[in-house]
Amino acid sequence: MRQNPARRTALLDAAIDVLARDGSRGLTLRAIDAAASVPTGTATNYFRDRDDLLGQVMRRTRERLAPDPAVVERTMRAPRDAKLVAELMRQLVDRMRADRASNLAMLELRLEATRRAALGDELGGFLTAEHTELIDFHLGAGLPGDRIGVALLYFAMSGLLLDDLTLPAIPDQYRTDELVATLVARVLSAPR
Amino acid sequence: MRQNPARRTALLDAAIDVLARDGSRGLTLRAIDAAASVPTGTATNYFRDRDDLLGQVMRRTRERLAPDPAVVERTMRAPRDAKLVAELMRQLVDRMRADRASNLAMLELRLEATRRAALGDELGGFLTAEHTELIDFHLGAGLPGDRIGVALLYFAMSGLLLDDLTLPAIPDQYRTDELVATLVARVLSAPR
DNA sequence: TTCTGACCACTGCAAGCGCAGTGCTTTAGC
DNA sequence: GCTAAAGCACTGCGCTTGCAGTGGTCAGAA
Repeated sequence: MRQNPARRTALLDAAIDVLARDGSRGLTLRAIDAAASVPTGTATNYFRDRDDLLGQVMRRTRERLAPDPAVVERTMRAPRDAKLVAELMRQLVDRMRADRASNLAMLELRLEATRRAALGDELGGFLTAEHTELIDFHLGAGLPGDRIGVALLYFAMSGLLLDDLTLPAIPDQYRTDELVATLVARVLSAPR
Repeated sequence: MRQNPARRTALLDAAIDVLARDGSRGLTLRAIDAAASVPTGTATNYFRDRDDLLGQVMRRTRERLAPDPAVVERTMRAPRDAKLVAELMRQLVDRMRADRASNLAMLELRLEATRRAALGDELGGFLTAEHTELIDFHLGAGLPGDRIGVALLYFAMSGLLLDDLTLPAIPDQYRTDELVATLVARVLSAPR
C-alpha cells in the first residue's frame, strides 16, 4: 500500500470526477488511473479493494464539501435573525453548486451504502454526527427556531439540493433566494 | 421485439428489484433474466438497448408509485385543513416505504439521468409535470397554503424521503407524524 | 400450416484485476 | 559525501469474468 498523500488525494479527486461523470457503474481502478492521468495500475497500489476505495472517497467528499471556517466566522458576526439563517442556507447552496461533482458522488455513495453494510455504517455515522452538529450549532449560536424546525430546514434543503443536482428543471421554476427566505421564515417560526 | 405485456411487466419489476438490490452497476440483461426467473436471453428480446430499458423502467416505477385514486377520493372527503394535508403526506410516506425498491430505483434513474440526455429529458418531463399537477391539485382543491408553500412542502418531503431511504438513522431520530404535522403547519402558514 | 413467442446454446468480445518485474528516487547510516 | 536499502512509479501480461447478440428449435394458438 503506497503512502504518497498528494498522489492519494489526486486519485481520490479523480475518483469523485469519475463517479460524477459515469456513476458507480463506471468507477473502476483503471478509470481512476485514466482520470488522474497516472499510469495504469497506480490506483491498484493505493486501494485495497472497492470497499476501501469507497470509504476513502466518502471521507474526501466530506472534506471538499465542508464550509470554510473563516467564512463561517465572518458570516456569524451578524445579528441572530432569520436573515442570517437564510444567508447561511444560501451559502450552502452556493457551496454545493460549486462542487457538483462531490455532491453527485455523495449521492452515489448514499445508494451504494444501502447495499454495503460497512460503508453504510461509516456514512451513517458521519452524516448523523453532522446533522446533530448542525442542530447544536444552530441552537447554540442563538439562531431563531426550535429543534424540530432546524431538522425540517435540513430536510427541505436536502430535497432542494437533490432536485437542483438531478432535475434542475423543477427548482429552476423558482427563485432560489425567495425559496430559501420563505422556507426559513416559515419553518423556523414559533409554533402557535 | 416481443410484445407479451405480462412478461414485459414481470421483467420490468425484476429490473426494479435488481436496481434496488445491486444498483445501476448490477443492472444487466442477464441479471434481469435471473431475477425474473426466465431463461437467459429473454430480456434481450424485450429491450432494444440500455436506454430503452431505463426508459421503460422509469415509466414502470411511476406506475407503481402512483397513489390509488380510490384512496385519494376517500381521503379528500374531509374538510380542507392542515390536518388533511398532513394526512396526505403521511400516506405519501407510507406509499414510499411500502415500495422501497421502486424508490431506490427512481434514485438510481435520477442519477443515470444526469448523464443520459434522453433519459434526463423524459424523467424531467414526467417529474415537472407531476410537480405542477401536485401544486394545481393542492390549490385547486382549496387546501391551505400558497404556491411557494406547496413547493417547499414538496422539497421537504423529498429530502425526508431521501434520508428515509438511504440513511434512516437520521429521520429515525424523529417521529414521522410529528415531523410531517409540524412541517405542514408551518410551511403552509400564511405569510406575515 | 403459419405465426408468435419461449427457450436455449454458442460465439465473440471487452474489460478489469492482480501480480510480478524493473528502474528510479529518496532516505538513512556511517 | 558515499553507499546501501527501502519505497515508490511505472509497465506489461495472463487470467478470469461476464456480457451481448445471434440463430435455431420447439410449442401453442389462429
